[in-house]
Amino acid sequence: MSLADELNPRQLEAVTTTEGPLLIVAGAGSGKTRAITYRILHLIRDKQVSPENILAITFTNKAAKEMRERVFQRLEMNETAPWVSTFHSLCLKLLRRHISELGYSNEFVIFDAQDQLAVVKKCMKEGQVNTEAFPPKSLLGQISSFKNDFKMPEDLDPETFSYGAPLKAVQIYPRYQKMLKEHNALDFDDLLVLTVRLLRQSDQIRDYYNERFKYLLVDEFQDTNLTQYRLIQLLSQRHQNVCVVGDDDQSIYSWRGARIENLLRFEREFEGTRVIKLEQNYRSTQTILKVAGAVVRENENRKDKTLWTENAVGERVIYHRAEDEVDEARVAAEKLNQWNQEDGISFNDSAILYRTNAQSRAMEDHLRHLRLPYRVIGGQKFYERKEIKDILAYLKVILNPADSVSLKRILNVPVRGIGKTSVEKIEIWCQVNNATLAQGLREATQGNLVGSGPARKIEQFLNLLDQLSRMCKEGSALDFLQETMEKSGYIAMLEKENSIESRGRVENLSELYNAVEAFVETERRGTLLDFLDSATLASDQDQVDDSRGVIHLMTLHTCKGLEFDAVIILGLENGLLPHSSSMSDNKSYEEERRLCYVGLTRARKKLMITNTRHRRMHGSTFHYPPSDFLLAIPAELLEKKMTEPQASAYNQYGGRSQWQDRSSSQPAEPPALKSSGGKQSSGEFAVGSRVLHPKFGQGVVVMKEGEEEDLRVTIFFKSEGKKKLVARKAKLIML
DNA sequence: TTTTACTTTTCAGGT
DNA sequence: AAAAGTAAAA
Repeated sequence: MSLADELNPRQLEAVTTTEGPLLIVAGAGSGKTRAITYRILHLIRDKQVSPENILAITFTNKAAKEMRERVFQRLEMNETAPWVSTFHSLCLKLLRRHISELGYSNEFVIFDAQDQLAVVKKCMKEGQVNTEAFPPKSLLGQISSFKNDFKMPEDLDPETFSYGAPLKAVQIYPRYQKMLKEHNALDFDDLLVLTVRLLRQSDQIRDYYNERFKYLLVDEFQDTNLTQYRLIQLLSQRHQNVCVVGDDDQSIYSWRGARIENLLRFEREFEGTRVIKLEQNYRSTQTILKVAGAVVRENENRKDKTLWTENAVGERVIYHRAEDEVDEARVAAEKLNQWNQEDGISFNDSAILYRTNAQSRAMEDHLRHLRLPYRVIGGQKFYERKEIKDILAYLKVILNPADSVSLKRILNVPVRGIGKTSVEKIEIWCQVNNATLAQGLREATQGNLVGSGPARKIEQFLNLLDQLSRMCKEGSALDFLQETMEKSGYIAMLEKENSIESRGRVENLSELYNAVEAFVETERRGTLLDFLDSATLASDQDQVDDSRGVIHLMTLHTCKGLEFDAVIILGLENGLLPHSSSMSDNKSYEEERRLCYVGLTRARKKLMITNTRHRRMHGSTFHYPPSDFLLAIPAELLEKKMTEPQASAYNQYGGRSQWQDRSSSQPAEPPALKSSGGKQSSGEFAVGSRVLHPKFGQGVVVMKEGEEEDLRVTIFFKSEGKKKLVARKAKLIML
């Protein structure tokens, strides 16, 4: 077999251009993974590069695992597979080895979003920042974006920030960072930031890894942030053998700091970069490709490129306008069932995609009702569930006593008589004496920091921790986990409660036990700390792996990099896709379009898109109009269907007229409302429309809820940000 | 002082 | 609809 037989000329070029910086612009379904795999194999087999000298960075653990397996399959028996990893797990590996250089201890823990929020709140309290005026979440977001841009606390001058949340964030940031370090904890962003700092600081370590990873490969490059870019620069400093793969049309993570500009920047800053474009699509039908292309072409800021395919024309894309979310779910499930029975599309090759996690609910209800097999990917994460976090907090505290956040979490869970007042007293003592919470607890058992009652309870609790700590050192990870769940009284607490919910929690805990068991089996030298690491870095997509024969339900973000025979995208409505919060800003509006594009291009053969006339969300009814993205799709590519409005028979023609109206660029009103006789509640203050407020000035309606008298609109004002107003009361003028 | 019951808030996307 | 926060009861 020769490479030329298996690859097209462009792909071949991408595979054989091994030396120097290379940028591969790879459109959706253009055989990117294939090219990368062959590139690695080519390096090993034809260029005699040792697998150890190759590092490939992918976006998710799942992608990394697949890549590793694909390469491994084709290697000789005695060869080891190269390092394939995500940014975060790569950094974690390096830091576990070298972090002492930065003054952390090697047993550091990783704080997830919840833990981070607890730290921010504490910082705000200490720094006397009003949590009412400045939501901790938004400050945390600010801090995160500083880190994504590789801005250290000392790089930021509060003088240059004049007002509001950014200023407060600058003020809190140093305190936040200090507190994390005191807890011997890193947040997600720190994994990247500290690795860059490590490589900058130590010539020796940097040289070592430059020598070690002579060939670098980075996938999904359009979704890297500045810190990740710096990391790549540092790792490739010496040899410059970097191959990055990306597609500007699929950039969907700018909200967490990703920069499309890294693509342009790479070309500029890495000298002599070669650019190769992969534009032939091997995945989808011509029709699907045309529809997707039509949607994304509307974006103003994009490099022009056109995907083409030799695949069949295929069927038209079905667009179904449903009554509500229940009806939408019915339509989607029926279609998948039909495709399954008439066209032999397996459920496992079918996916239902949506913009927000909340949308899965109606879909799940209906699939369960029909007894169709399904699996929700992502959403509420397993390791973020209360009971799991609680037990893991016990483990974390034993491994890293400096972790006061986890300690505080379990202090009185299950309830053991150590209440709010006692904790507050101890925390004040800790702050004064600059001690950890664990030290504070020891103090409380000695002195008269708290009453004698709580002091005794605290002593018992500390004894429990000591006992568990001993077990951790002596016994196996599995026994230790088991003991923790029992000795802490956690299981007993749940069993005593004996509700449907608590029984579910017990089940989840036994699932945790299974997970640790499986981990210990597969990872030969896996410690409990390694397990915690993999648990915190697990990505949503990892769940796709072990599901067989089920319909996949997930968000449009999660579906990136996957493909299915049949795809249904729900909720193409202004307010949902594009999402309401993106409507006032052109950049994020374009990102919504790309998000839609990513979803559309997941489909190989069958594609359906749907929306509803109204849907219930967060406890109220929304009347979102059809998505503007639909307007870009040429009518002849669509097979239009709709659920007849059930109000009464004579309505159906009112409904049908929307197709004749479509050319008039304004999306049609939901027909059901036209015949209701009442006032058209969605006519005014339509999502996306501009209004004028006497005080706040011009704004854009981003969301509306309630009806008639109660109609409340959320409006985005340039000066004030988002405001929620009662439409009747606020003196709003439509523009 | 701690626990339970009630009220209020939030509601995009994820490593 | 669900989690987080607050006031009243034990």
